[in-house]
Amino acid sequence: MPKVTEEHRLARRAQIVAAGRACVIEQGFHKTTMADVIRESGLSAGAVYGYFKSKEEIVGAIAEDALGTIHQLFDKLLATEEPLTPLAALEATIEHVVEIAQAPGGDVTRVAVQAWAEALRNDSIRDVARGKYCQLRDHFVDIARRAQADGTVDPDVPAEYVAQVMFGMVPGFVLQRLMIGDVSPATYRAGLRALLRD
Amino acid sequence: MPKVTEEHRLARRAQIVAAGRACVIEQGFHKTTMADVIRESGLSAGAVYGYFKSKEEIVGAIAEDALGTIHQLFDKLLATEEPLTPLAALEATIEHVVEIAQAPGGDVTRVAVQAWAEALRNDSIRDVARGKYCQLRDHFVDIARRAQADGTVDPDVPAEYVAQVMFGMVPGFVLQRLMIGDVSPATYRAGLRALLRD
Amino acid sequence: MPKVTEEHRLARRAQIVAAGRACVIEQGFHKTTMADVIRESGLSAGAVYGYFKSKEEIVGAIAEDALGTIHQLFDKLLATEEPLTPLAALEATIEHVVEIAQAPGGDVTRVAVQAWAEALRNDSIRDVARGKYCQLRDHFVDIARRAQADGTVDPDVPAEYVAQVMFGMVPGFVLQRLMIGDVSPATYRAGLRALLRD
Amino acid sequence: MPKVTEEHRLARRAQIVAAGRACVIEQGFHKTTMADVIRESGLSAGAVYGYFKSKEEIVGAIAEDALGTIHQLFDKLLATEEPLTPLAALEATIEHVVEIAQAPGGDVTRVAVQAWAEALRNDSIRDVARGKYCQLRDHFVDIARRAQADGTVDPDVPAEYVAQVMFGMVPGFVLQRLMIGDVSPATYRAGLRALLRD
DNA sequence: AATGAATGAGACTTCATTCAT
DNA sequence: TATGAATGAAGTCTCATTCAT
Repeated sequence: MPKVTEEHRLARRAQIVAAGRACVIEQGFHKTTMADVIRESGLSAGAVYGYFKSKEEIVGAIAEDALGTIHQLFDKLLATEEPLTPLAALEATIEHVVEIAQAPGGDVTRVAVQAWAEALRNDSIRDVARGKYCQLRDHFVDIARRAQADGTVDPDVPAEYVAQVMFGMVPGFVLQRLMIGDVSPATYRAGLRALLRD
Repeated sequence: MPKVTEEHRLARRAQIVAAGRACVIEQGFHKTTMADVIRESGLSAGAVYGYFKSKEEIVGAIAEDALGTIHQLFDKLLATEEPLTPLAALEATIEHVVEIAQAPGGDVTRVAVQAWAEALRNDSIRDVARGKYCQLRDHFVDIARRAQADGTVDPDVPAEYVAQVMFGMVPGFVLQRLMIGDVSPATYRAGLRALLRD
Repeated sequence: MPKVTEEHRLARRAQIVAAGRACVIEQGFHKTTMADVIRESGLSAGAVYGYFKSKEEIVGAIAEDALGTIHQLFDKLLATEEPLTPLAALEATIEHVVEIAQAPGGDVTRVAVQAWAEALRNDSIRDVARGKYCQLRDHFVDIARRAQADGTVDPDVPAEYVAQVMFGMVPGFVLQRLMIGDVSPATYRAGLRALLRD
Repeated sequence: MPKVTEEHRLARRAQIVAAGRACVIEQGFHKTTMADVIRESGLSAGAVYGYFKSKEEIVGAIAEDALGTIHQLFDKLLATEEPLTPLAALEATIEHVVEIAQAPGGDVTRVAVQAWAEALRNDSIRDVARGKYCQLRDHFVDIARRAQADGTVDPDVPAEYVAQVMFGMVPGFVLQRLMIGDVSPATYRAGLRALLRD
């Protein structure tokens, strides 16, 4: 019964990643010990090492899992009937960030910030982050193009550059939310509407 | 070597911080060992511990030093004759980020990203980051107010919210520059000009 | 090696304490390093720290173990058919001291002397010593009371004071035995018989 | 002027020993660092090392100084017109112990207890302690002899053995006073009078 | 003679990983 | 397959002592 076993295997891995995520949210990647993950997961050391080869692999899985929550956003961006303006897309993105931050299982945006730091010295995490974030930027490129077609945005500027700036607004929201705590989708929406063309 | 001046003391601390910064840029805060810092600083273990009482204190000093490079930006923001528009202020900020990133001593923006992660589990670093970043945001508040007075920005939106969004664009630039590498002041300027009112 | 019994756990702790005792007998508490204890115990550093969470805890266990050898004396004091006189009790005590001092595992009286010094700056060791020694003194109180009933000892003197003096003879024997080396149960018995009433 | 210089030298040494004693009373020999002694003495590191070759030498001087306070007792033991009985000699000794313990400069009996422990692994301290203590015992031998001459004490017992027991009562008083705290010259006198012949 | 910053060996402890059961 | 005790390299920090000034 390979299917059941494979499912079981994935369930166990998810269990370990969830345990690790809880630890990382509290203590970051480096202060989280394997003993922490093992305790939190309810498994034994040997069992955990049966599913992951090393701490680095678990760290990678936690980071990938956290960065992967972006995917859920793509559907929303595409689900609207009328094409999204850059402003609307950013509002949706900010709202999505807060939603996943408040989802059960802990605030994954904290894991994302840890992953940013880790990406600077861990190629595999950097590649994952790069991949996920470029996908999001690509969606913003599409939106920028449509805005250029509509005349809202200067068509002479490469849409990629517009997408860079759009994407570039999200980490700043995450950071202010976690470190300062005085931003919300509402304040950001107001600020965006004041600053951005439409 | 008795009777060492306060100046000498500060120079030694700076020497240690610079050594630590070099290590953190390569390996992050946690993979940087005291042995690394000691070796890089050219001092002995005892000497280093004569200037800082723990690794945590050194980490704090490195983070504070890196986050403190923002201060140099304030002069630039205030040095212009005619009031800065939000767009011009952001362009100046992005340019400043790249300048300090390329300054000798290593790319401090890498340290800043480490500090973001650390701020989530280290109150003293979070307080420093919060303080520095709120100062920058306050400058942006002034700029937003002037733009509202000029009629460029909707005067009914709290200037603080506008400043949040302005400030919020900077981390995203830093992150894309370090993790993806395809952004520059030029691309960002183009994107900003396409997106922002003026 | 999972599923280790509580018995095994206690045996390991005893093994570590025995190793530590051997070191302390040679070098005292402070000159004994964890590396010494680890080497002597035949375990690894990690294993030792699995059973004790710090050197201080091991020191405490060694001290408590050494001071606990008094307990064996109580049975002897109570095992005699006819009530013990103060003189006989002291003779038995002195003899017991020499017996345990010569027991395999090393001279615990050396550990006791270390514990006296440590008790002056370590509350937990002081409490242990106080507890054990007060128990012995309480036995001496009983013996003093019987002697008062017999008419050997002035019944108007609080038995506690008599017990203080009785107990107070033991450390001096231990000290002379270790530091000067010219005392023995025989010389002490002769001295006691010459000085004490009976 | 060698005399003044020598006096100065001795004064400085005494100053360092007094500083060290204060530290040892609080923390014991091993937890007392040279930095502690240096700070407490008000001198510089170099100066302290100008008067003592090593920490071990300072420790030795502190121990010798503390054990030397016994000497003051000898005069008292010899100053009485009528020969002292063993009982009276012990009472005087106990009283002396409390007096020196309460003298300004800190409780030297605490230093003595530290010295006992140190004597077990430091030959030079053991020799000092042995010397001082044997001197006291010798005085007790004289007293025992006189008591034997008076008929108070069995003349067939070697006076040395009687002195061992007499001397042996003192450490126990010191220890109970420091560790338990419920003994005093008064309680001990009562206990001694109840137990000892006269 | 005095100063006190500097030295660096060595102390205590942690923790990712393994492997006998 | 699962367990968790054991491993030991490596990390942080201390402190007796020296020596340039």
